[in-house]
This record gives sequence, structure tokens and C-alpha cells, in this order.
Amino acid sequence: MAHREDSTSLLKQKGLTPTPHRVMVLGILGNSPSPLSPQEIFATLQRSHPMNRVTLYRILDMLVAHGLVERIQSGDRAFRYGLNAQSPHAEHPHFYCSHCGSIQCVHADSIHVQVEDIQKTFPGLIQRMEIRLDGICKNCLRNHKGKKAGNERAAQKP
Amino acid sequence: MAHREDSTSLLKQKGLTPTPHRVMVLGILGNSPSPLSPQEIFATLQRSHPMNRVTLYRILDMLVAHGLVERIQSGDRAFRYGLNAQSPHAEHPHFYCSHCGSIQCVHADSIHVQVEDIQKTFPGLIQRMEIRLDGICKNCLRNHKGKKAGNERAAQKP
DNA sequence: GACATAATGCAACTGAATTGCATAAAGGTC
DNA sequence: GACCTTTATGCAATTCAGTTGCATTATGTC
Repeated sequence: MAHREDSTSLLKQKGLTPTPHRVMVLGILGNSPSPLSPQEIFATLQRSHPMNRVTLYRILDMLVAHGLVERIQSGDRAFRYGLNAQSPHAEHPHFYCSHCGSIQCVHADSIHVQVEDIQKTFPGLIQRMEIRLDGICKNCLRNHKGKKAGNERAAQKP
Repeated sequence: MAHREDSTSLLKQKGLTPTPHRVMVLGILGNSPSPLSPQEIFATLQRSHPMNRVTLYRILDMLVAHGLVERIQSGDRAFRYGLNAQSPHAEHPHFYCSHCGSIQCVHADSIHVQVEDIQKTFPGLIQRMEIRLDGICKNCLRNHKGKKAGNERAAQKP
């Protein structure tokens, strides 16, 4: 996981000035096992290092633009941000729990989508791929065994 | 593609009363080669069969809930709706053009993601999968050859 | 035709993200 | 260090997509 020095040097590598805010945001993302929503990042920041919402969005945008951070879509309407996997094409799927909204990385060896193969016959330029699995996570399955699904519609209807 | 009678009978099959509005919406989706945003559906409707925004959203929700229509996420913040592929697990990827926002279905034989395999080791319940490719579509490549990408950021920044 | 149920419309609201502009911080030059 | 330019951050207001609550209209059944 990325410590403060790591975040700082990552930013410098990309020619970005390592302001405290940026270092913090990158650090939070580096310490999270799964991608986070701006809200979650914001909440974490509030405790120690409050910053304006807009600033957070702008920092995230910039990190994505410089390839340090990956932005993925979850089943709901908020994007999630996570440290970018270093190797391109080593993208992994994400699991979205439609009950609690949590996101998990899925390390699935069985998924080998050959973007190159598709590119051969596809007339547009493919730059990126995103795979998402929707369902109910382990915790929600355990906690709500026997209960009515209730919020399950969230997957489709955030 | 679905003609009016088809839409009507599809609705009846699901026990839904085939109101003019519903038949129209289902017809539009059936005649489109690619999934449409509510905005696009709305615009199409305006010409011949104006209806309230909310009604459209509610009809779409219902069609999704009854499995007639599939709701997918594009690279931007609007969902897209398309007739549901009849066979489950025959999901296909969608291509999102980050320049013009259009969506295309990709029929890629090379993509065989075995959800069952993932399910064996994944502790949650997987109910659905979505694969999306982001890039620049054929048209935008042609029209903007040599020009600066300009709006390309849309993929990440709708 | 009367009535209950379902469908639609309208207005106001929410949540996530964005824009425009003002202020504050960094960084370079003398 | 003072001055100035560039870059970051903050604040307020706005957009965009979708949702909620409630009134009104249509549909179907007896």
C-alpha cells in the first residue's frame, strides 16, 4: 500500500506538485483494498484533513487524467476510484453489492478477455475495458438470510 | 425487431397491461440496434407520442423489473436501455464512444467469461455481469482525424 | 354506470458532479 | 525578501439524471 512518501513520489513522477491534499487523497486510495466513492474518500478526509468537495473531485479527475488512479462505474450512480493497476490490460472485474453498495475487486483467473481479438474486427478504437459483476455480497447474504431482499432493487435502481 | 403487435404481446405475456405508452417505449427499444438513453427515447417519443419524463422512467423501471428490458451503464452518467437478450448468460459487451456518447453492441466470440467459475471461489452471490469497452467509435475517428481529441475526456468525465 | 385499481402527469426534491469566479498558496526572477 | 505569474483551493450556484409525493385520469370489473 502507498505510504505518504510513495504518494508524494508518485505525484512527482507525473510532474504534479505534491500538495498535502493530493498526497492525502492518493494515500487513502492506496490504503483501501477496494475502490472508493468520492463520498467515502470525503468522509475519511473529514476526520483529519477536511477539504472542499470540489477540490476532491478535481484532484480525482487529475489523478485519473495522469493515470495514477482508475475510475470505475459501480451499479449505482457514483463512480469509484482506486489506485491504477500498474500493468495495462491487467484489468480485473469488480463486484458490486446491490444491497449495501460496496465494491470488491475480483481476482478471476478465468476471465481472459482478449481486447486485441475484438479490436481486429471492431471498427472503433478500444482504449479501455470494464467488467462488473452485480449481486449480493457475503455480508449481506449472512445478515439478511431469510429476510426479504428489500433493497435488492438498488442494483438497478440506486 | 419488435413491431407493435410484438410489443403488445410481450407485455401481455408478462401480465402487464399494454397501454399505448408502454407499447411505444417497447417498440422504440425493439427497433433500435443499440441501447438507448432515456433522453434518446424521450426525444423519439416527443415527435409522435409525447409523454411525461417520469412516466418514461417508470415504464423503463417496470420493463427492467419484468425482464423485458436490460439496463446497462455506459461510460457517462445516464443508463441505457435495450431489449433483453432472450437467453440468460448470453450477455454481450457494449462499446461506449467517449467522444459522442454512442453505445454499440459488440458481438465478440472471444469473450467467454465463465461466471460459474468465478462463483466457485467468490463468497457473494453473482446475479449479473456487465462488460463495457470504452474508446472512440468509427464515426468519430473518421470525422476528427487529425483534430485534437477535444471531448475525449468525456469517457472519464461525462 | 359505479367503483376500485392501475397508469399518467405535475411539481418539487435528491444526489452526484460541474462551472465560474474569487481567494490563497507555490514558484520563479530580480 | 519583494514582486509577479502560475497553480491550487474554496465557495456559491448550476446542471444533469433520476426520484418522490400526491393529484388526476384511464382501465377494468361487477
